[in-house]
Amino acid sequence: MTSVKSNKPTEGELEILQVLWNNNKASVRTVHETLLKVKDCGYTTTLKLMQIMFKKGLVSRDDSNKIHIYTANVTREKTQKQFLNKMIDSLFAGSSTNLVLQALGNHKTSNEELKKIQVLLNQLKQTK
Amino acid sequence: MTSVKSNKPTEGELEILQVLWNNNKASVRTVHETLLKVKDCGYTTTLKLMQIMFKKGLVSRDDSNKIHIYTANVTREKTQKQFLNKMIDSLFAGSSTNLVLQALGNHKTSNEELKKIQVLLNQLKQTK
DNA sequence: CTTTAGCTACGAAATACATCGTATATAATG
DNA sequence: CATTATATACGATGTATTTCGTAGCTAAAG
Repeated sequence: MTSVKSNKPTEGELEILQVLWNNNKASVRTVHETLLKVKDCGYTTTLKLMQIMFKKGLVSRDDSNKIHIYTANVTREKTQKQFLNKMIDSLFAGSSTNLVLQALGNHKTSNEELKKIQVLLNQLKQTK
Repeated sequence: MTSVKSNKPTEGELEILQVLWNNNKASVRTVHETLLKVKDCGYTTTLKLMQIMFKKGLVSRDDSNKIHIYTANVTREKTQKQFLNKMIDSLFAGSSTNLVLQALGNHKTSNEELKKIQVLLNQLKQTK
């Protein structure tokens, strides 16, 4: 039996994953520079975090050159699911519909987006 | 200008809020007993957590009797919004639609629920 | 070749959080 | 009245997370 831990990434790790997902791969420098637009911390902080993520297996890296290049080991989708499920459980009484309704209600959504949702909704109705 | 901190409740706090929301108000004993179904910890742990929440202003309490009765100071809806927004930001590239699509796609949703969503969707389309 | 700039490694401190043990007060029980 | 059960208060510990400073390596610039 293989150990199934699959720990959620932390806040800080999530911010870094975000950059890696957007760029496909990135150096510490790039990640740090990007994060600076959002938060404020030293370069070595970002570095350390990414090193920890590497040790955890959350990211891979190519260290054949001086500048190490990192890539995410988890997909955005898988992580989204992970957090969504957690959230549905702990905040929406287990009902994904509640979450959807709340999310739809909160934000103003463009016509384009409403269409996308309608399409998916139709598909779901089909399969019934 | 009033200080706008509004810190997110932690995991543990969320579990407690959940019970308070469901029961409207509750003693430490009740909260603890309920939590035991889900997690495993000592009574004083729950107590301490609730005391901290009180100090933070996350909950109120009636301590006129020996058994203190707690109530949530934040609504479920407000907290849901808080977490949803955070999540949309950090995991869904700012698009609530992405979140909705992902949430709908993951779980199997009953016909009843699909209808509810359809109703809201129609309303949103109307207001365009 | 020496200096400088940029990089990684790593220990250490600061912070946040969850957990528990012990002290103390008080109501209920016998 | 003494004992027991049940409350709250609170300090202390353990662990996770974040942050930073410093050391050491190497390539580029002078």
